[in-house]
Amino acid sequence: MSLPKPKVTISDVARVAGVSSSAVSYALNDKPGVSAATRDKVLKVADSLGWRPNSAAKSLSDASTRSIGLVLTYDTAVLSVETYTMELIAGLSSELEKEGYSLTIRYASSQKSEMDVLRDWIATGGVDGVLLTNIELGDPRVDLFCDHPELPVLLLCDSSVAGGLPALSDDEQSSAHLLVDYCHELGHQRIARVAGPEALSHTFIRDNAFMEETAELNLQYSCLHSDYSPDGGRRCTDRLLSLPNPPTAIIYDNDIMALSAMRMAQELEMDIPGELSIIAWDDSFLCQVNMPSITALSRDVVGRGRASARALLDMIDGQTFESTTDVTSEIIFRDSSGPLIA
Amino acid sequence: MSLPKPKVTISDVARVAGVSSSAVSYALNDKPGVSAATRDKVLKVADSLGWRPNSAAKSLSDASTRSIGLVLTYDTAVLSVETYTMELIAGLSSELEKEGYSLTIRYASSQKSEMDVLRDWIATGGVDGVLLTNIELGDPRVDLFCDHPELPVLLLCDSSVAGGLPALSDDEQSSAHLLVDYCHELGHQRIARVAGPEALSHTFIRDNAFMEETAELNLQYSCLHSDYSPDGGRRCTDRLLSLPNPPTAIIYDNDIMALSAMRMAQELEMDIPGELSIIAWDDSFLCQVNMPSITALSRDVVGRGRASARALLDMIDGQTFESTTDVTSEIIFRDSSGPLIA
DNA sequence: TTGTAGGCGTTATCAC
DNA sequence: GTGATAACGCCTACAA
Repeated sequence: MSLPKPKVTISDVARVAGVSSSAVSYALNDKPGVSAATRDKVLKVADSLGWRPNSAAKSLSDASTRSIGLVLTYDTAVLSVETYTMELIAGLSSELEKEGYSLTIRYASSQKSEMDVLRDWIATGGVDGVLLTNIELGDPRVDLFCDHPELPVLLLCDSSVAGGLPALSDDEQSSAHLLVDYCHELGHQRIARVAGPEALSHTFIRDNAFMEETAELNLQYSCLHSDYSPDGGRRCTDRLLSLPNPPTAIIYDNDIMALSAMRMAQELEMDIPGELSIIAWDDSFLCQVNMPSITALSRDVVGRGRASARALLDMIDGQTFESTTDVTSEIIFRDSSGPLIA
Repeated sequence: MSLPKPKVTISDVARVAGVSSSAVSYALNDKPGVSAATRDKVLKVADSLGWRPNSAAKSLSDASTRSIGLVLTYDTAVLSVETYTMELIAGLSSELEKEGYSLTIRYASSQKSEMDVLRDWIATGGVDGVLLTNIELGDPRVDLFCDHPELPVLLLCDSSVAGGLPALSDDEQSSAHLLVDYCHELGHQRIARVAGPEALSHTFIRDNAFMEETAELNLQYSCLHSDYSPDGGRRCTDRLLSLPNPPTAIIYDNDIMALSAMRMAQELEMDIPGELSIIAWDDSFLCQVNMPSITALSRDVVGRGRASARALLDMIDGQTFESTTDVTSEIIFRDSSGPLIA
């Protein structure tokens, strides 16, 4: 139980080593301008004194914080059931760790307060880069960052809505086609979709892709928008099943809604998948472990987080980033989907 | 699309307002030493120029970062299924937001690298406070912070293992008793528990509490330790059910293991809860939505996160924190538990 | 009430 | 190769 140690600074090291503070700085940063002997001595002294760079001083001096920012906007209840954000954080932080970067998280309860946080980061250099998710159509954050190219930003959204900003896209297009084609191959003629909020850009992208592909294949297609919640999923499923000619396959924009639909179907004693195929966009432990297990489109969200961090680090490093599209989505075939049993 | 604005500093404000920089500082921080007229002018100018305090400079000057630190240690796969960490983060960040604090997250892939991060925070003041979770018996982090009282820390663990450091405890003791008593009331004579890793301090606390209470009530009790994973849960369940006199009620230390046990029981076509009661320690959407739904001990993890943030903020503010114990746990009675049907 | 000066710890630019 | 010195932006004695 030693005493609270006073912080040891570069000038302490300089004094003990008997050299100037600039010599110490050079030695510590492995830069030329210092002899090998001096460097060795400095390193030894720094180590014995337990010197660590002071991040605030470094930030002030070189205007970098060695951290990237993420704003959490969903309310706390949604964050608890959705694993997406946690996976993203896990991927981000694990990649950042390799460079000694940290992830700075801020919670914002409204769009306005999120904008405040972002403006603050831009104005003060509170972070070296920012990751933006859940981009909406006409999202003010896009305009904000278009106006401030000095702060690296990466959007997780389709490049068509990124306003020219760097974006890491999912190939929602092909994924939608993949799912529609799969239903078609199973022989389904009437398929439906319970989508996420209409304001979200990826919902919009998916909407278009589904309409396109179903038209192409001459399938009957209906789509209802909901809010990713269990209740929302139920309500939409109820409406769809009440149609005169109900769909025989329903695709849900998240696992939660798919699961609640599954519950409902079981309560109605429907045969899954004999009477109805249920498919989730976004795989999770939930889909895997449910009985019957739920067919799902799987994306590597953790990997996406890693790639995002990598891209941001590169941009901070001065490299220009070209928007890319992930094509790793695949359907995990499980028990909730199959051909109709007439 | 304006030009990248140069950062506006306090001296810019001073120049435009025609006063000294210290006057600006006083005015901006609402401190005495400046006339009302000057203050008004300064505030107006600062606002029109869009001045924001530079966090690095402020940190350097007053040795505070307005952020608290959290190290993520589980591997990314576990973080994806467990909602505990996400709930904690949601609670923490939402409470911190009220004071304009941010949450600094670091990922550490080993205990050694976690210690490095913590030592770094201590040595450089990279954060104003630290939250420690998943405390183990003889955890080196406890010793580290005992040696460094200068950095506020809060442990989420039983105060008996906190080494005198501030701790926010769950009342594991009463929770364990609650669960055992419940099983007893249902008429179960042989109960078992599939616990988490033995090294974790809260596992240890629970182990003792269970042994105590089951002895008290003269119940047969067996306990196996596992790793919170689906596979681990299965293996332990299998072993328990293979005993000559298998338990008729099993309590699992997390929802994941309880769920995998449920799957297994269903595959064996066991009657749940007629032949076996399954209970989870830690509620989640999983427990709620499963069929049959799973009886679970529910804790308010988001609230715990909030309380942690509040406590840390108070400590940073100089207040002394007395360790407290949460007593909000309650059993959510669902379909997976009930009396034996002989 | 106001302005000046020095410090926080680091990096970078100069002379030497 | 080395060591002063200024700069980063803010805060706070202290002096005017």
